[in-house]
Amino acid sequence: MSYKIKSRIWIEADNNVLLGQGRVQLLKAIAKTGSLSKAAKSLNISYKKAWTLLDSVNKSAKKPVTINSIGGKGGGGAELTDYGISLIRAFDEINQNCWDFLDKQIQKIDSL
Amino acid sequence: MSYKIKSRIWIEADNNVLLGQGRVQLLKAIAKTGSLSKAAKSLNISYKKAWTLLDSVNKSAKKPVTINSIGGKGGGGAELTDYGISLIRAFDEINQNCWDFLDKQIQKIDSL
DNA sequence: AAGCGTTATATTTACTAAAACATAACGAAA
DNA sequence: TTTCGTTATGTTTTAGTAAATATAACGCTT
Repeated sequence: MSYKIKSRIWIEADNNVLLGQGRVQLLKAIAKTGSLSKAAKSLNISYKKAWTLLDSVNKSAKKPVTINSIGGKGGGGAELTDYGISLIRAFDEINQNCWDFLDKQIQKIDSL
Repeated sequence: MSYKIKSRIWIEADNNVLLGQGRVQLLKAIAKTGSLSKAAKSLNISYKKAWTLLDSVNKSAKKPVTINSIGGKGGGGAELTDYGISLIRAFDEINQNCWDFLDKQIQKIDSL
């Protein structure tokens, strides 16, 4: 069996992590469910962990990534901003490009 | 301040990690010092951790990456095989290429 | 044969990160 | 004004990982 190359990418802003695999996954779940608590449930992570992640994302980003509301109809909720939607799309694209790039590079090792 | 993109790559063989950042660093230290214990000291990690890492590397690789000897002149030691030397060179090269590639991709996010 | 600095490995201890638990605040709706 | 499902936090407990400690085996050198 031949070697496989794997990678993780993430984006930082001022030495703080802005986006990584897990954060993107969380944002997608928020977009799908309309709330942070439902997103957390769907990913089988605790609400607190999800909240900490999302808080970190919004604190690191140049512009808000989500708009969160407390109370009111349905108790509140969270939704992505246009900026947030653009960010996750760009992240996914770069990530896929990186994988494709690395798959080409791995032959340097297979041929050793 | 603009966003920065970061990455970690690693190589797997049959679902086991063969090489990553830490393992390459360890192999380089072995090459420099001629022994696993000195390599561990130079990296400020325990001998056991270093040994476990190296053992995993050699078990995952198709061919031996180091030759270890016990006893004898100097007590023994460890040195890289030609294959091991080739592996870390290829890893470094692919890693650097990946960084360069990603630095070009990041502008997709800066322009959002 | 004794000493030395290694590799090799098991066992115990400490630390850190994750999970679990608990609770307050909010605002629309009934 | 009570209820409801959220967001927002603090505190405690658990678990998993890393470190520390201990010991055996090895083979050249003296």
